[in-house]
Amino acid sequence: MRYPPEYKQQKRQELLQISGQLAKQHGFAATGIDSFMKAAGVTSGAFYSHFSSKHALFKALIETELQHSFSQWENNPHQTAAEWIDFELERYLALSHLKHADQGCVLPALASEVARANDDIKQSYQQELLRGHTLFTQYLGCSDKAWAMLCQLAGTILIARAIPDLMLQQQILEANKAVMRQYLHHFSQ
Amino acid sequence: MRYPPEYKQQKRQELLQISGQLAKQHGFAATGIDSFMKAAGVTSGAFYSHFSSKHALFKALIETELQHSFSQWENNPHQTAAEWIDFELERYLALSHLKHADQGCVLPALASEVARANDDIKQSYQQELLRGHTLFTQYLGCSDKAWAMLCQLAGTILIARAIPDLMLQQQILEANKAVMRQYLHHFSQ
DNA sequence: GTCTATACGCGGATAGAC
DNA sequence: GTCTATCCGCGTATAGAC
Repeated sequence: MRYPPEYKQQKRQELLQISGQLAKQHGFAATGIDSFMKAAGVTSGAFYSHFSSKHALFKALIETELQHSFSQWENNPHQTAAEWIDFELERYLALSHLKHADQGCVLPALASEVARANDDIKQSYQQELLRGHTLFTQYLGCSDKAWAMLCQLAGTILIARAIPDLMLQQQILEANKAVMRQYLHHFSQ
Repeated sequence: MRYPPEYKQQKRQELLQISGQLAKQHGFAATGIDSFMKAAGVTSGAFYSHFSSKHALFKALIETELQHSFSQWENNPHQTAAEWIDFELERYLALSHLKHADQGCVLPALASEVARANDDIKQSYQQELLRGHTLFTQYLGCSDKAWAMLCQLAGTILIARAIPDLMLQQQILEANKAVMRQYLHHFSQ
């Protein structure tokens, strides 16, 4: 069987997408290459024609996942700061985000693993995160508020996702929405 | 060799403390029982006379680690809300907290693993976390603010710990301190 | 590019001696 | 209660056929 020249790049993107879902759901280190490739419909032997090691997969995965999160922020249809913020709070701090980690933001799911990775991967993480921070700063008009909102959003999902009671999960989400709305609207210029 | 009756309980506490440090530093799932016991000066065979399984260790570890975090909050010497908050912001959002995960709060390090654990462990997590929330509510005078502060504190360490650049780490910490101070002081009653 | 087969080490858990 | 020895499965990575 022959393979067209662009096939490899497409397959790589597909492997990254599926691996990202599994890693966010079950953890990257806890998931074997065999599981990643099985979910993509190939065997573990085929993995190494796309990535040099599991480490290389993690680096590429963090980059694409962060870019994907920021692209969703860029697709926020609202222009005014207040509307942009409210839309983002409702979208990010949703029960569905707690339940479907595989479809959610990479930060609450895998940032703790990035913190334990080597400098190579941390550099990629920092580079992409700074792009997200720039985007937030444009709408919030303030670098500090952008960092604070980023951290609080990720922290809320991190804390609430491990809560077993659905009502309490919702309470934590709503509490953070209320506080962030009050702060960001009150101190907006 | 004989063992006094209280020896087992003391040894269990020692195992929990050392295992907690290793788990926070390298991840719980990523660390083997052999490594946990080696750090405590015993062999892996001795593990099962203290815990029925690795799962049981995780449950006990989450409980004691959360209790330890809250005991530090209880030891905050200040009484007025403003001073209590400032003290906690400086203590929690410190560079040393980023660098020494093994000595730090369990939430930024292991909450993502709790989210992937079974309901048994999540129940323990929720129970202890609610005690911490009650404590915060006493000083902030508001349940919503307590949840928001908890989530933002943990999220800041989570995000900043994976940043390789020291200056940027400090910037993120200071940004969150400034925003939280402004909000909590302004809206305090 | 993908497959099967395999080398090699690590991890969780158990058995039996002291 | 702790030790050594061991079973068995999983994980990373490689080799060679198609």
